Amino acid sequence: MGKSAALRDRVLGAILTGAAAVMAQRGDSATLEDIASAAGVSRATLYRYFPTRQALLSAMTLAGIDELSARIADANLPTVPVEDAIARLVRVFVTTGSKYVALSQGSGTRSGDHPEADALLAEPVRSLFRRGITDGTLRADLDPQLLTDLFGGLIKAALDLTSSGRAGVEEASALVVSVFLTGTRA
Amino acid sequence: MGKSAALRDRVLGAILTGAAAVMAQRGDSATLEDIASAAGVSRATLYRYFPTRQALLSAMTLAGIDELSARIADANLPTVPVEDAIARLVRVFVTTGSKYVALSQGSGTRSGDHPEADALLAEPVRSLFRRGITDGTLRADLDPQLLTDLFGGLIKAALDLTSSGRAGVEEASALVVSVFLTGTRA
Amino acid sequence: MGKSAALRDRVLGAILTGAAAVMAQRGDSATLEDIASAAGVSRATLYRYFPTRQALLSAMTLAGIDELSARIADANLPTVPVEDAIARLVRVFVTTGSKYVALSQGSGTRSGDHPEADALLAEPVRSLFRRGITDGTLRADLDPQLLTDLFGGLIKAALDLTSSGRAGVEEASALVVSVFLTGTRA
Amino acid sequence: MGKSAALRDRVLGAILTGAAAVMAQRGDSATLEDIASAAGVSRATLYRYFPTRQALLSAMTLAGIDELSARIADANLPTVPVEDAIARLVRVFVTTGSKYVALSQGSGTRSGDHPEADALLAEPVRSLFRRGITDGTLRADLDPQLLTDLFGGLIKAALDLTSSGRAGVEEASALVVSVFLTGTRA
DNA sequence: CAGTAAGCGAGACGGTACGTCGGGTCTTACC
DNA sequence: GGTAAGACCCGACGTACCGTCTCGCTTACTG
Repeated sequence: MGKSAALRDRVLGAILTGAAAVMAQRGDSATLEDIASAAGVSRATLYRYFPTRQALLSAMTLAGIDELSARIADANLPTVPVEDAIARLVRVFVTTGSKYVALSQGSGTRSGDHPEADALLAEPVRSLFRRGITDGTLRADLDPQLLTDLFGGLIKAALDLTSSGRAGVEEASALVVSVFLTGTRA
Repeated sequence: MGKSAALRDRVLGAILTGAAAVMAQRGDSATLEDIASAAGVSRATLYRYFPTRQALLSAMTLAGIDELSARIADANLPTVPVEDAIARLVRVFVTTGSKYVALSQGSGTRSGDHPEADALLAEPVRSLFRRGITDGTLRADLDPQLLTDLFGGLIKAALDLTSSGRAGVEEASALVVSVFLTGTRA
Repeated sequence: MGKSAALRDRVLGAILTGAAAVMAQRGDSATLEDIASAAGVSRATLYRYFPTRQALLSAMTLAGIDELSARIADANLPTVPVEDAIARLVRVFVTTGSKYVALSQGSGTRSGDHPEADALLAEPVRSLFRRGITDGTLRADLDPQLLTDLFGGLIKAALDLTSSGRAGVEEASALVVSVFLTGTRA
Repeated sequence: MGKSAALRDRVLGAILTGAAAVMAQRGDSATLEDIASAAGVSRATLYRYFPTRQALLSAMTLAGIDELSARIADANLPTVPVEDAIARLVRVFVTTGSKYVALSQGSGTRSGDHPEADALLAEPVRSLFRRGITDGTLRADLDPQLLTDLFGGLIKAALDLTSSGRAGVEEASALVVSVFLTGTRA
């Protein structure tokens, strides 16, 4: 069964990769046939892996969430000062997120679809902000949750900047870090 | 022909209003049949006003842009100090924008679709930021254009907050104003 | 609404006619797409008239039954001597039935599908046989119902003969009439 | 290899038997999966024996033809008077044929599919009829070939009668024999 | 005031994508 | 070796929506 599982994983990876590529280019109007052929499989096989177009989109989003979550874990945020941690965080999001721009702005992002997104992505950010407030690095008059939402807006803006070419990853990241930190520093 | 034109305008308004309502609730999955009946007209009439679903969406966006633009003009931004002007601007966007949340996040927002949006919405903001930099109110190390993009991200985040009920209009506005102003003040 | 109904009838007729033609040629393997294009309509329209392939086949059968029934009524069987009536009947079946060979042998003829077939097609035959037995034209030792079934077998055989070209309509009819009459005459 | 061949034959028999059973019950809509599991084998094995659904159906028909042919040979038709031979023939067909009703009426009976059917089944009948005509038992004005076709129609009708329960094997056979003989006797 | 033209509702139609299912081909593991 | 398990491709079926069209009707403008 090892071979079987390996094949399954390989095909699944191809599907997710191809789907991401096609969605990034054609947006929501991409046909399942397009996605299937981009992944090198047939439409029927697509349905064997995902019962629904929405399920496929959801899986793509989930994959993105997982990757982002992994990169965040790699960043060892709790071990560095809050300001540096925020800077790292911004870079992680802007760098990794560019592969998933379509998702962040896409129609798949219906509220409540991915409860794990909060635990995996928002919680580290919130937690970091809480630490910053506690240790006096950040302003105490702002709710960590709302701050996280605002932070998300800035990240999306930075992704727009980079994906549209109006700014490079480094420039966009620095901009966000500078404005956000200055705006929220105690 | 006066009556005729009046009828046309009335029907058109009903369509745009109904479409906005239905899109806000059901998102992109709303059927043209849904939109038509919400507007109190038949599907055929819809097509008499807009040749395409995309055209209708586009018109909705355009109406939103016009309304926002009008409110911005009402705010007389050039006549008040930069900080007050920014506060007014945020309130205008958050208040008026809630009717068009679907559009700001929706799939209709394909890049390059609405060139007038830049002139009508972004330019006043950019111009305000330029004035702030010139008169020493805002930091001089930030490009007005990029600042405008960042500002947009914060506005969208605030709209998310209000539309999801996590914060009221006033709270969200105040939050954005506080963080943005602190973050960009000279 | 007169126009509408007329159009509907015209399209429906085209569908049934085209379907009969295609089924006669390609048999059960005919695609709905084939049938649709043969009828000069789209596949979607087919589904607007018949919810299911089986429903279309059923309607074809019903149309055949109705036509046959009408021809039988035209033959005024009760007004002619039994022997002549049987001859007419055979000619009606063999002549008209050739348009519906596919149905008589086809997979659509699942038992119990068309209860009206008995009343419209078998009953006249049975009734004719009853009259023949009563007036002494036909043997009295045979059950009219079973005789009808046997008669049906002969008719199908004659249809096979004509459709395969092994015999003409006239020859096949005469053969059936001769054998059946001789075999059942008192 | 003796063992192997024995296994092959056993599996093949199971397939044909199971297929016959399932086809008799579900008709043409039976799935290959159904047939395979009814035969106690996997779908893949089915394909190892028959490259195509049609091939399987064809093999079933052929098996029926062979069995019928054997029973006809057992009947020693040439050794008995024509009338008795016809009676035996009818009984053979009606008795044995009940196992293959599905085939005789099924969609697998496409013209020209089984050339051996003519030699194995129709020829003995034709030959018998020729003898009858020659020795003055049967009418001389009927073509043996056409007579055979008609005979086939009567046999199918009898099979319908027995399979539907409207008549027993004996009753149906007697009916066919009586009508056919009376109808064709010199 | 009567005739007419423009706009609307109703709804059929073609087209296309989606999700389902069965047929036919292949590989891998088991015995 | 042959079999079971099962993935895969292909193509048909049935459903739903979009965009186009034609018809009848109402209504408001016109001679």
